[in-house]
Amino acid sequence: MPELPEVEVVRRGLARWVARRTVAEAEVLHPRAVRRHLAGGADFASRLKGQIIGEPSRRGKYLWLPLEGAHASVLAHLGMSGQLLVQPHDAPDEKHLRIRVRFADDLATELRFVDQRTFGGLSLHDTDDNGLPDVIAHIARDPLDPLFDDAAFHTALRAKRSTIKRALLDQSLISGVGNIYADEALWRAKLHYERPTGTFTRPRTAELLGHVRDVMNAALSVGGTSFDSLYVNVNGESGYFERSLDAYGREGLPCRRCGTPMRRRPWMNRSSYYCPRCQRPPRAVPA
DNA sequence: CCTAGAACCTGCGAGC
DNA sequence: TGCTCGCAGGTTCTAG
Repeated sequence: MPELPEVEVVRRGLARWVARRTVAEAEVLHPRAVRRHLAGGADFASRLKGQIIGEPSRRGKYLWLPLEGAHASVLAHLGMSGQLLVQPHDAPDEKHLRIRVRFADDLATELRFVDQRTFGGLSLHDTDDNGLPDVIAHIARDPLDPLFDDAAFHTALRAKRSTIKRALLDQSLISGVGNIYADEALWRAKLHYERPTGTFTRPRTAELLGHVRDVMNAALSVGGTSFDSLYVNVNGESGYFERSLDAYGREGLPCRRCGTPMRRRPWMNRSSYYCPRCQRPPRAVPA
């Protein structure tokens, strides 16, 4: 469940079902799922054994489980298709089960990392004084973080020689935004995805950030966006924000604001959805 | 240094 | 029915 609201839904589930439990055993079933753990799957499993899980944290699309008293954390990224599920011991293994974590208690549930496309994974890393895993130091704060610096974002945005959607997806500028919420926020702000970042005024940036936050909070309040069973919370349940999407996936459907048929354009090996009337392309950029 | 584009994977649905 | 193609919510590497 790739973008910020979906990852936050997972974080909350882990806080409820996994925090404060002691790891009995970890089992790595696919090496690609721990490829960011450079010491390998056996090292990952042995270092996790016996550790007590702390309160889960998140920045953007990354989430991590601190190991109590260890200055280290289990870092998780779901990639395109990763799931963290809390399942009963006796539930049959999922087809794409990659990592299993058993606990030393009698709750009869285990944590499973399931990932069809294996772009995601788990890894163990040292944490800095703020509890942040060292390998994500380059990831910017996300727009729901109280310490996100709007003014600094505006300055960095203006300094870019790029276009607005690329900038929104740049996790070192602002984290947590992916293809869905970028299109949704741009639609709300009536901005074309190829508007040059250099054209943004301070009020324009503020307005866009407001829409990014609004759409993420709205998605969060209904459990995130799920088109299918790939995007679920730790209990395997889907969110309901799909029905509230105004842009993403609406090619040919009337714009909810002006009725003009929405368009889809190939963009960066994926798609951008927009209203050709509400979101006018910048000059010299073909519609 | 920066930016744009391709690569990394598996599975699904559409079209032939 | 079965094949091929295009597409999928992300990150990272390479080429320019």
